[in-house]
Amino acid sequence: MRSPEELSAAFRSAGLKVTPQRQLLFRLMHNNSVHPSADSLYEAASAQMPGISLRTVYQTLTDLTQMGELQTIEVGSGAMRFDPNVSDHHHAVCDSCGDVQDVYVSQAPKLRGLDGFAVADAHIVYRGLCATCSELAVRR
Amino acid sequence: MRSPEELSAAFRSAGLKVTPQRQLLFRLMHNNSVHPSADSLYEAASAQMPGISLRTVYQTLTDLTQMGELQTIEVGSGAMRFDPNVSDHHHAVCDSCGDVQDVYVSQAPKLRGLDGFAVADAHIVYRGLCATCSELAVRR
DNA sequence: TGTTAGTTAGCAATAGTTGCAAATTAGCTT
DNA sequence: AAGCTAATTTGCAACTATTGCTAACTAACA
Repeated sequence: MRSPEELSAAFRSAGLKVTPQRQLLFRLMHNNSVHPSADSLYEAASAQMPGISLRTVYQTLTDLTQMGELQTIEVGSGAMRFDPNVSDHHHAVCDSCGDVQDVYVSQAPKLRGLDGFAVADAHIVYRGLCATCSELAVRR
Repeated sequence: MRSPEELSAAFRSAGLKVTPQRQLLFRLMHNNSVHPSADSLYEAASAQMPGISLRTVYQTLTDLTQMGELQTIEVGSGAMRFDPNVSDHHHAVCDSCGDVQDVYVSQAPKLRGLDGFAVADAHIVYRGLCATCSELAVRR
């Protein structure tokens, strides 16, 4: 996802308004690597702008996603997660703390079993224990 | 997932009852390759047993999953999908018709970017067009 | 046939998300 | 500097998927 400044310019030149709510969300998502849900982003936003609505957070996340500035991922936590890293990558989800981190895969795996299926995209979700949680497990 | 007969025996020897509802669901899920949602399975079940409740369908699917007879997958359709194929495999989802098919991957892809993350499991979701839908796209 | 622990059905409740309409406002115009 | 207007925000209702609760029911055993 681009910087708040670049996004503001992009919004304006698309005839969209740059509201304080949007600016805040641009800032909160920029370089955000925690893969927040709409709700957790809403909490972070509320801390800085009491009264901002959850509806606006959803709306802005949807807009940014449609503009290709965000990627959405489902990690089985119930809620959709948003990722400002739109490069080609995958995710590792900790089964203990729920933490999600970006993962890069050296080569796309070969396939068997799909005759004629035209693959447009592949997304891998790794599950296991993150470094911190597996440390804790060992010390027990 | 094992055959309805084997499951009936397994349920009984675990002190669980083999009800007509469960038997029907065993039959409907056995060798089922469409990856149904709870709701679509409920519709199929209702056709053969009017009055069966959605709650029972959910309950039985949860039970079978906990017993390791079913695998659950999320393909972004909103609802959880259930898969009686519990072997190590992945899924291909058609972006046009929503069809889900099983896919086998020759070797697990190499990773970069996770220091100390202990991978327990990896699941790949391929997206694109299934054979039927890409045929239709070509003819247009 | 009776007993009882396990099961079902129905409905309420929950979480996540979206639809809608009224009130508000960014950004242009004058 | 004030007005205009289309875009935006908000609040709430509605909706989908799923789970919690419990009274009524029943499979399986004695």
